[in-house]
Amino acid sequence: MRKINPNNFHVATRGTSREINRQIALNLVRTHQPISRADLARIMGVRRGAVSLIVNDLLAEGLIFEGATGESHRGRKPTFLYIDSRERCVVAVDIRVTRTSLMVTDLIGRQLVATSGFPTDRDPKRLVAELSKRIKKVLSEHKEVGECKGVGVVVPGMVDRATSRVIHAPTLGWRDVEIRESLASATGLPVHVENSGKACALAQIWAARGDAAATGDVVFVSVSDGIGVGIVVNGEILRGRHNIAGEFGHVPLSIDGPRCPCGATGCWEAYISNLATLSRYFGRNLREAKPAAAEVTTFTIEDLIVRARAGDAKAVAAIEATARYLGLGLASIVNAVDPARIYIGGEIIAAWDLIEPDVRAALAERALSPDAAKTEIRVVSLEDQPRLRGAAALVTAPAFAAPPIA
Amino acid sequence: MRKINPNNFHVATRGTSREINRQIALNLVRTHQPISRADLARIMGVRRGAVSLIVNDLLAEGLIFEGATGESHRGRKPTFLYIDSRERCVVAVDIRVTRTSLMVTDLIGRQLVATSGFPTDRDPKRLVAELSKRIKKVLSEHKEVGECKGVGVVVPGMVDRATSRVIHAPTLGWRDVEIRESLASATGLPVHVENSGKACALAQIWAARGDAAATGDVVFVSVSDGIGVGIVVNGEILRGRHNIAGEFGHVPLSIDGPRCPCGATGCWEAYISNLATLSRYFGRNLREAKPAAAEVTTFTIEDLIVRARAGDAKAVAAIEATARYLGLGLASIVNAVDPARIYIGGEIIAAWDLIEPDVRAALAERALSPDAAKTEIRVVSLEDQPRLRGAAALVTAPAFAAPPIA
DNA sequence: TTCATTTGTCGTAATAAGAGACAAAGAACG
DNA sequence: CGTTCTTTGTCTCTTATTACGACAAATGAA
Repeated sequence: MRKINPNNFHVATRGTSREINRQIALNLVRTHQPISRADLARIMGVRRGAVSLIVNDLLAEGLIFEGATGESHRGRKPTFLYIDSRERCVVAVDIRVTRTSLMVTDLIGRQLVATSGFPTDRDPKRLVAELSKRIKKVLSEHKEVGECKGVGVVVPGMVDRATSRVIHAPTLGWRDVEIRESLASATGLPVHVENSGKACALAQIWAARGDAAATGDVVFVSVSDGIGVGIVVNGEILRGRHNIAGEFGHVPLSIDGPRCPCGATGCWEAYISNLATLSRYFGRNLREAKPAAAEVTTFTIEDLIVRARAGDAKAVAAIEATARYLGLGLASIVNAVDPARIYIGGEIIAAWDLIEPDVRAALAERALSPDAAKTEIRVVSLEDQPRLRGAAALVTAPAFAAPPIA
Repeated sequence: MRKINPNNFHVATRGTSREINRQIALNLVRTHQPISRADLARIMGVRRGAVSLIVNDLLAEGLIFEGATGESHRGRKPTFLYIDSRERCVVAVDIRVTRTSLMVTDLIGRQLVATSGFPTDRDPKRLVAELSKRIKKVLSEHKEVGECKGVGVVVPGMVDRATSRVIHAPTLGWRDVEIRESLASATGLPVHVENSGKACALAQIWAARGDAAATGDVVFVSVSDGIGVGIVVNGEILRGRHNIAGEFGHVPLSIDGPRCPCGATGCWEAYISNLATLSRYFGRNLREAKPAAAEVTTFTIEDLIVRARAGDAKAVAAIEATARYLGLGLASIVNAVDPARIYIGGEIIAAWDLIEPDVRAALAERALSPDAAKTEIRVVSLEDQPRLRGAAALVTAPAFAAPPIA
């Protein structure tokens, strides 16, 4: 039951119904391809004639194409329709603290070229220069991917919706940094910039096929250097007034808790970020500028998990503590948003088999109802590259979005 | 940019555009009445002819009516249109721990009969019996209000969306209580039941006229016996999977903090509920079953505020502490949801002039960006009866809601 | 070969928006 | 007092799109 905003509404014009049905058909081709006109008509519950008109439009625009004729046990064989991803591609970019990754996908997010990467230069100008060089290189070396329709860039920080400037990316040390314009002019391509948590959530809802829960209210929690959270409400990313909604990483577990890079104390992030877990293992605060043993500076979460699996009691304890805090924070998300499903990504989930019971127990401890405590949790492994898939979705998703109505 | 759910979409039919424009016109009549057909056409950006067709439909259905002809400086005088609230009304019911209130409004939420109330009987059966008696009485004693179109009931607890059963209302001690069916059959009227926080939020977005920010992303925080929070995203109440979204009252400030009635520890509610503030003043936990002085049991927040204004240092300290915790919790809401505006209601806001600086300072302390720290906060006084207006909106709002599209 | 079935297209009807003409009502003005 | 101009609300015609049914083409089964 949505209220119509009397100050900003969209009157239906002659073409509105068509536009709605066009987008529905396009989405169904995307999720059901290969699919025939007749099947589309059946799924949509409209006449084949109506579908034919829409399909002809989509064909004329080059959004879909007719492929092979399908098999049928009797009667005329159907001609299959597909999203037209031939000769066109998208470049996805993931900027992280230490490394920037790059992937080329087709228009429905399927990877076309092996992921590559390079060390992140924290100077924005140099980073953009390096990035545009790499983008041009990969596109010229792989002519077969066709025309690039745009670049999606994911950053670990807040992004202004109107200008796409990076307002604040703590781990990179960026404040009010401009990258969209410069990357766009350097590459000559349209560029979209988005926060990594939101992009990960985007990747999940656009990846979902035939999964009803995956399109409704969903939350993605990325546990890494920082905590990125993307919230989806009614199939739409929750942005809020300043496009910074979803920062559950800085909702406190204890306001008297450990200091967080954001400046506050006791943020969830300060308990479960990779650095926090490692600090727990080494028994001191790794953020403080004390001289640390070489082991400490190069030691990663993956190493910690290896030790835990090998029976290192201190490693197990550190991971279990993180598991508990992870669950307690998830309880806040469950109580506040009550999503149908929570996705969790990040290095720590390589140890999901070890931590799941503790996470669920902690979640149940604070969840307000038994049903809420049973909220589905799905692990997204690093190999699924949710950030890069989200970056690609920044470019590909708008063509499939619902038109703004009423 | 909303994703179309491929498993649950709404194909546009011949009548869809009409339905959309009909709802827009109806909403504009509601927010702009009195208004002429010509003005409607101007606001909607369509021809007067199209508006006339829609208006004729709405007239035929009795949703609007033609009133007096208006004045114009030159040219033909317009005939004004109004929402037709003649001879029809809505009963709004607010069930709280100690008292149940009852109000009669017209179809756009304007109060028709003085609010009445009675002590809440915590036995659901007896409460429903008393309530239906009162509803029948007020409707028969005020024949002028016309036909009752429905009853909206607001409860301080979680409500199941499908069955309208009250899953859990801690302060009332209710678990899985049925009241909609029994009240509906006792009164012969349609009954809607909703959580009080959500209803308060609903009241704000439906009360708003000509205020763009009030229809977007908005949060209502009600500070009372418990903390009720209602979140509005895109003009729609955020419900989540189990209709329990918005329970920020049980997001922790400190997981090691005071025990909360919900069973967990350190919930926001445990810091800023009226009982928490009073406990702070009396220097002990009022929830514990220790024998308390008569003064303690009858002492209210209003009394505390009086003492604070009179210069009682302990009272000032108790209120200021609550102010700080209130602001810290608001920061969680701001970081998680980033609303355009936060409404605050409850007894404590009678001292808003005393606490606002502390609230804002605490909010700024944890807000992630300067803009977020400046999030607009509006106080809603008890006299505005947000709960009851929300209860009325439960019945009146559906007629004005946007049709489900795509 | 015949028949049933399925696909995709075509033609007609129904519905609603887009555009503009027009009558009615009334103020301004000579 | 009559003329002119403006504004409102209705009406007609056109165009676009869905709704419905018929039909040809394709194809396997009897």
